Amino acid sequence: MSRFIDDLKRTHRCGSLRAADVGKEVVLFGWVESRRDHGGCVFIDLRDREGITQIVFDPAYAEADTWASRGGAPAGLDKELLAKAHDLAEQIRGEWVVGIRGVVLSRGSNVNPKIATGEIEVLVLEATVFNKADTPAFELKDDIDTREEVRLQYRYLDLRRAPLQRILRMRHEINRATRNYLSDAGCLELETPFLVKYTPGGARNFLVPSRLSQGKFYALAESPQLYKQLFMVAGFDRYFQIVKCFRDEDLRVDRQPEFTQIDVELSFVNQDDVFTLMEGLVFAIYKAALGQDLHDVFPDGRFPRIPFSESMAKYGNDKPDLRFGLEHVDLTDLVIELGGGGVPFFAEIADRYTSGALSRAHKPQIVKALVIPAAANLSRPQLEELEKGLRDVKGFRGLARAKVAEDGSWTQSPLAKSVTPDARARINAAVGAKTGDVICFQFGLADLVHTVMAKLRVDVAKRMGLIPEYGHGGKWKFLWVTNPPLFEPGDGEGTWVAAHHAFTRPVDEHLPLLETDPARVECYRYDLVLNGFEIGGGSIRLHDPDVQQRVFNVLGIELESAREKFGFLLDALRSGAPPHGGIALGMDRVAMLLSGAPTLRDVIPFPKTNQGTDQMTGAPVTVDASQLADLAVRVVSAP
RNA sequence: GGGGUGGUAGUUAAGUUGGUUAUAACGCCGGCCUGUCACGCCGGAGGCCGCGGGUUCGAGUCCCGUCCACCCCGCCA
Repeated sequence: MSRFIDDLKRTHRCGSLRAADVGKEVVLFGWVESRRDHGGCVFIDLRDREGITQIVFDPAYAEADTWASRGGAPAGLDKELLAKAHDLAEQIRGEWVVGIRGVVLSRGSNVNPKIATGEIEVLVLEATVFNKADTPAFELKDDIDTREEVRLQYRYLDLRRAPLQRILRMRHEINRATRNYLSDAGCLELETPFLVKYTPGGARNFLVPSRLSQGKFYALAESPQLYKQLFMVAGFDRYFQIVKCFRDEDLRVDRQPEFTQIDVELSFVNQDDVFTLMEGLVFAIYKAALGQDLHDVFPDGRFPRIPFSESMAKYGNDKPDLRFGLEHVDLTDLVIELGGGGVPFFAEIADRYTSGALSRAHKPQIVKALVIPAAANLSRPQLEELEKGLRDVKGFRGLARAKVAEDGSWTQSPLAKSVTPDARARINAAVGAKTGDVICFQFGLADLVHTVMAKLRVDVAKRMGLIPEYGHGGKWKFLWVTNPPLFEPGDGEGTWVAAHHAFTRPVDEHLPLLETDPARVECYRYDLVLNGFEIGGGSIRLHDPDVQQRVFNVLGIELESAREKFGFLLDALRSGAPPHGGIALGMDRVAMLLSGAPTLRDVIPFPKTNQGTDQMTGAPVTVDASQLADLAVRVVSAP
């Protein structure tokens, strides 16, 4: 072994040799991808992170005659070493780590077009086994069908596979492009603590018991939010960090308990300034990670922007997938005007508004429709299948449908009998329904209607083949969703809580509404959305103490606790805080979407399962009583 | 916290109305093979059917519980 490591040294990686290298003596190190033994000569595909090279062990090449057609035997030929190498080749098995010295030979017309090095092979003159390997728990092929449970248990094997190697390499490129771009943009990469003070509200924190202050706890930072604002107060002007964040919430296909953000904060900026900087960053990332110029998709270098309210109205959520249409139509006003149009369910809602029980300004209950075009050609069982998919939305009670006949009448519908012809015609016109279309209705509490219809929209698109089950499908639909409400109703009547956090700056024109109609106060907050995923979000912060006070007045009882929780920030903001704002990109999600990976787990080297466990190490684990005693912590329920 | 899907050889799957010895492919082991590249041919080993109860003459199959993984809702500023 030492001869290979100390003397020979690796000359090439397994993906680099080409026809031009024929005749060179090379040294390759790698893992045995596969072995094909023909008794006499043995072929091995040798793999490293750069690719695969076929190496050949052939005893015939011990004889000078065999070299005649290759221009004579090479200087490095030693019959004994070659024979030894062939003996080794008989023993070598998959995933063994080997080193070889050999000569690059042309494969003539016998090329393998599937690999980049397919024009050549390396005839082995000398070989060594660095290490044997247990038979892997699963076959390390590119298109794997092994259960994820098993792959996660042997993550170091799974990571040997080319698809995952490609993704982690792409992450590296994203990181590098980010550092270059943001550094060039004048941002300083500054670090913030992970062990921070626990603050209630927002995401649940992981807690870390303190040994030195027994009975007290740190929290793991859910984001560097407060600290990056303090950097602005301190005059660093522009900051970024590629930083781990920790949130103890339930997991999803696009959520992990620890994840990475590209975190940015800027002084003396407005919303547009943040957008411009980030658009440039995303363009740079695409160039670096995919080699793609996003100007092909967004020629002016900008992403479209829509207000939060419009996003909710048209798509039912704040992260719409714009790769397809299927927009929602809000029928609430029409239904009110029609007095329900003969449909009892609609009439109930209309009455509540006409009687003044519900406020037309705020619309707590709504009626929405979505048209499945006739072209979708969905059968009745397929439509029922779609409805079934909505059942996991809590509170979902059913989806009213109506198939539009040639004369505009409705069939296959519980509403067909009761709806008045006039109302039917008005609704058909409002939703733009044509013959054969299926109109889906949802009505009731606004949140539920939005959730159901948002899911329906995506389900229909997948069913129609407008978007793939996962992956980008070659489309990159970015947009900014801007200016959501600053407050949302609290538990008590007439109380308000901050929709995001209490330090977001209200939209200037809405400042007078703070005292009169808080529900309608929008704020300078924004999300960056790609193909239906929120990949980033941020806000312009509230740095003006007077407005800050008025916001706290609306929040009422939250004021005291805000002082207790964020007193240091409030003090800081009064100490000479520049106007500032920022954003954080979910870098794992960006990597997932760019790579087309089906889950976040595929773009994180060592991810957790849905239960937050590590299948490989078994974490989290119980600990000794003595360790708990050091921390003054006691486990109450049996583990 | 709620809903859904799944767990059978190392891996992926099949397994009928409950019925003799639980199948297959790939992988693995042995033998043969000098141009394979999904090498080929011959032979072989390999099973707590997730775990624990129950029903039954008899359970991979039916019932109850439980664990694990995945997907969704709540939650995630």
